[in-house]
Amino acid sequence: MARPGPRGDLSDAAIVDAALDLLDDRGPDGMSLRGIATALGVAPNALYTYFPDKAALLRAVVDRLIGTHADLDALADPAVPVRRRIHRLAAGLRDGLISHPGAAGLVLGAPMDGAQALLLGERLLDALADGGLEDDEAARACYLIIVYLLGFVALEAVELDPTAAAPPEEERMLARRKAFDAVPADVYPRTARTAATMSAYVGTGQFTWGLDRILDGLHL
Amino acid sequence: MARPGPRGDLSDAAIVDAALDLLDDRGPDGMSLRGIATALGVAPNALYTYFPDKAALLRAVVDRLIGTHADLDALADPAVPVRRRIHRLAAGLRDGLISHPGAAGLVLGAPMDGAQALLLGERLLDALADGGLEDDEAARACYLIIVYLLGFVALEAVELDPTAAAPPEEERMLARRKAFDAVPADVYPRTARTAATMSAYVGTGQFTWGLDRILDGLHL
DNA sequence: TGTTCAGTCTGGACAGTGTTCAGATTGGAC
DNA sequence: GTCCAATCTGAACACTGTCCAGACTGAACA
Repeated sequence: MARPGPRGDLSDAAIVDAALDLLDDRGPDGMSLRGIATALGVAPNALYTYFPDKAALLRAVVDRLIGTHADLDALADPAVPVRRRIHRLAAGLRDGLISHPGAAGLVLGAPMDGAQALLLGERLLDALADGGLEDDEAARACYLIIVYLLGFVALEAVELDPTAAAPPEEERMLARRKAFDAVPADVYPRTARTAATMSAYVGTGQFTWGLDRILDGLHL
Repeated sequence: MARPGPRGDLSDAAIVDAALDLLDDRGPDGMSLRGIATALGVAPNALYTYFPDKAALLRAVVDRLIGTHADLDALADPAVPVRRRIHRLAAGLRDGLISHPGAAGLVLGAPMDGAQALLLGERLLDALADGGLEDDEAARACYLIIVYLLGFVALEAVELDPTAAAPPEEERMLARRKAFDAVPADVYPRTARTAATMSAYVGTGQFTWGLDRILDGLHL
């Protein structure tokens, strides 16, 4: 359609923008290079000027998500106890990632080595130092928290429709409840008995509880 | 090539076998329906007799992996303290999943609702009850442990070549170390300072340490 | 024994994917 | 004013998951 040659309005950021839009309303499978390209009014292979392959683009998307939804300021606020700061960061990141259901699965598919991810790590280390942890312990604790956070979100997002906004928690728990009521109580008695609790796995309550246990273990 | 009609030697299990083989030496991208089919000497669409779509096949693969590598007997051994039982289960599962580097990413892409996954949950609940936790707390703790375990493995596997066996830990840490030495110390001072610790993120030490913190938080 | 029928598998196709290559076009540097 | 690196296009390649119509089979039933 258009003629070749530089257009000017294309960039890494613009491509990531388009990818995120597409991800939200067509899901991860809909986020194809061709889809992104047409959304930008450009030929598919034009994207290869900015990213060497699709995996690199995905890493950029992930890093964008982390940068957008990690509230580093709240994490650094010295007026707030460290434990609560971490809770805020985690809650914000979880909400943000879950709001892009299709993206949550991607986050654990790319290494945490983007600029935003490194920045998050650095600030989290700051906060953990504020909490009295030595360098080494802080580093290990940092990773522990990240693993829990991303793991929780990923496992939560598996049950979500990637093409639609996440339904409210109650609804999601109800759906899980129905699924658990189908497991045979004679084979899995404990699972059946605690079905109510397990239905709440996908929820703020369980997320907060787990994080609290971890912070307990870290003496924070 | 062959004529249509039942052949007899095809089954859910045989398909999962072939898929796992292909996964191990060609990676997740190489695990295509066509690849699996030709490995089985069968037309690609024959698989649709056993699985409604590829996602279902993947779920079966994941459940197989969990069933294969979760040492439920060790988890139930009453002669061993609960804390150590959980450590054994976790270590075994991690080793097993990491030994299929391409598979680790899949595990967090499917819900933990397969037969083997449910069984693992049930036995883990048993162990947690042995450890003195009430039903509700045990259920929440169970999920916390699973999230940590799968999250850790997934994040660890991201840095592995899916088509090759995982190299020894030292080698992996060395590779990470080199990557961390490249981050600018003026922008990320804490990250640079603790690069040695962070290089060890992908390792048994960090895994065990994190699990210990969690079990501490659970008073186990 | 013959027929029916559900279950199995094939050939062939469809729309779509990531990626590559040669070539057209452009803007800025010398 | 000319060169050159960067940008973008058109067309193609090999491949993917999936679907349909139809060929074949074995066991159940008459």
